[in-house]
Amino acid sequence: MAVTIKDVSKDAAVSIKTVSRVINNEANVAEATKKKVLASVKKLGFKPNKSAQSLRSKKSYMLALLYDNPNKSYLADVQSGIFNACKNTGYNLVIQECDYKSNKLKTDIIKFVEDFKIDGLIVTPPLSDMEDFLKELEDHQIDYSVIAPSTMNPESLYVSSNDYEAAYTLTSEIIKHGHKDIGFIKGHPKHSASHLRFNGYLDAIKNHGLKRNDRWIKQGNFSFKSGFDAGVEIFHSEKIPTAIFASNDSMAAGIMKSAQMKGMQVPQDLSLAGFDDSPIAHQIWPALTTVKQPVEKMAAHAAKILIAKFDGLAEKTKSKEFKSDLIVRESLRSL
Amino acid sequence: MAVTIKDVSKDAAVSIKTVSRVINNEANVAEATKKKVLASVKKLGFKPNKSAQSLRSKKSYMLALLYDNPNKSYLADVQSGIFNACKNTGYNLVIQECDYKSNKLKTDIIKFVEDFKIDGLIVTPPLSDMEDFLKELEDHQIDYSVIAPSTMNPESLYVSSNDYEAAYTLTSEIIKHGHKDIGFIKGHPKHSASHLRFNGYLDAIKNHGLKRNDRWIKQGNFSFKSGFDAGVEIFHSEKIPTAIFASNDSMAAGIMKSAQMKGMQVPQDLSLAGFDDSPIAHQIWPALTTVKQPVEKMAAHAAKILIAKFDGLAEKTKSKEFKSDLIVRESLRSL
DNA sequence: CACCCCATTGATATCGTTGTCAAAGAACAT
DNA sequence: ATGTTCTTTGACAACGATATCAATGGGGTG
Repeated sequence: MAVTIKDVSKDAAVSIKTVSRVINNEANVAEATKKKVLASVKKLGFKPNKSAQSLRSKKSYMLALLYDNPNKSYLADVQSGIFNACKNTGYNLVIQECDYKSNKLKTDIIKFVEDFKIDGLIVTPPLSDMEDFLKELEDHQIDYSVIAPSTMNPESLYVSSNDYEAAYTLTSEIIKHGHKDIGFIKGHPKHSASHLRFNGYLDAIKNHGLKRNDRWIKQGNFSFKSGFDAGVEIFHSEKIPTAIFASNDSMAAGIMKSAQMKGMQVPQDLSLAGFDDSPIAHQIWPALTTVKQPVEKMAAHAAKILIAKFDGLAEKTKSKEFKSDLIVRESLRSL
Repeated sequence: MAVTIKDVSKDAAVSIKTVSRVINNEANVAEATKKKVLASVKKLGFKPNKSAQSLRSKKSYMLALLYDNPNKSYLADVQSGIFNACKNTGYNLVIQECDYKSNKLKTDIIKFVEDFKIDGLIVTPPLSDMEDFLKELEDHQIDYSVIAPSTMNPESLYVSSNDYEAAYTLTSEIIKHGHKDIGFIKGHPKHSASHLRFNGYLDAIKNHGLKRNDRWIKQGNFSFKSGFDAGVEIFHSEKIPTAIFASNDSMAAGIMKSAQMKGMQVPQDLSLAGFDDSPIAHQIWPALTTVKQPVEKMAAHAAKILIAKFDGLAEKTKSKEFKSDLIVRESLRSL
């Protein structure tokens, strides 16, 4: 039989309620008592029974990850980060796929949270950009933390990345390599990251005295195919850019495919850059110049701030912006 | 306040124990009573409280996925399949990364299962190939279900795929395209799938009257880099094969990279085939000829048979072999 | 008809925690 | 010394299910 709170209370010669106070970090426990109890806990190897805690306290100790994202690699990183953050906290994760276009989204999620008594949500793009959805959560007093929100409400819990600066830096790097004709493939219009990256690109172009050419700016949706299609369109015109910056790696790979099918060589005939440093970035030849976001760390932090809030430690762990790294690889050449 | 078993018992005018019997599918409940109770359950929208069930019955309703696999896409598919299978069963999934080389593996996992009161494990390669590990689980009476085990013990719960036949078929397809000099890159030696695929290749070669050439057979480990390295080695020799079959897509992509760096064109100078139909297979140009396994379905089934066992429905859901599909794409050309 | 058996049902204890509330004692003000 | 407040502690109920075990009643048997 496992060790229970009763065993600890006997060993420490206090009431079970006092043990409960100690393991829950409640106030008003004398320092000496606390020490004594912790010693017994350690000695007996006591671990609170989650089910009993959950039953009595009406908490499920469950977080849910909400996503509607076709990118497995991103999702895997996010999950992995959250699982790591959950380790040893007593919290656990369930994954919930959503359809951000569904008009039942709000009610479905609220029902889900209530049915499973989910303690808190971690929201990923593009759901993180739907302000009315987040508002709804707040109205129902559902705790959540957002990965890459479109607006950073200082009241709310979120982690963000410096998409704008990273895109600016990457574009500047391309320019430094001597390129003047630089195309751009936009990401999914519903993702705020798409706009941030696009604006970073535009501002870099402008600040370096280059001209914007809208025939080389295409709308994509983060998918390989949308990149491929954009490439086909661009390469169809008489004058083509010397470099293309795609808002993510999948689309960059798509462009590379369409370029190679046209008989063009990367980077000899065309330089390419992506974004995200997903596995494909270094599994194609030439490997993609890209930007690496610390997705796993970001996701871990998103979970941490949520858990910190539950544990009353909100002061110690706060919303945060993460920096991305520029990774220059063979797909970018100097003119 | 949520509906409890008490509310149902009042509504149906029976004792709470009888309601409990009905929702747990216990024997010896009169048909009429059962009907009455189910009607009340439905009417009130009753959902048993997991924590209370768990506390009293000492079950956690938690499955754990054990993995030690660097392939995010595979892992994502497996997870997704299991999550789907868990839906509406009351079971949930936690993910546990392991180190299959660790000598503490066995004790760590057993401690993990006991600490978290995990009801059952789902074991993926290469852990699924470690018979002593599985034996240890059995000794500790830990329920588990295996994805792609090396030996299919009819007593145990498993899902398998027809790796051997699929590799045989794919190799035959390459031969049908007129190739006689076909290289092979082996997978991770600890994965039984590696050997099955290799044997399928060997037998196809032999049965079609071709000669085995060991200089074109290289050991890999499923990673992109190992494929790349194997390619470098093979292309270093004076005579090179007209086609190479790599045990997975990542390695095939690696070979493609090394070929292209050598100035060779795929498929003009070299045909290529992979295995798994991972995202990279169609995100490179030319797209890879490969074999698609229903990984998600397999994982879902692995979860289903485990849950069926817990729910006493073992008869209805059994171990099963899944068939793979051959996918012919541009990387394979006729000679 | 008396008896026993088996299927069905229910009263109540129980799982291991936290919540409530009150008691005890220390600290401080009057 | 007395009253007041605050800190610390504990006794006991409660969370919502399942387990135990006994009660009930219908059907079969001799």
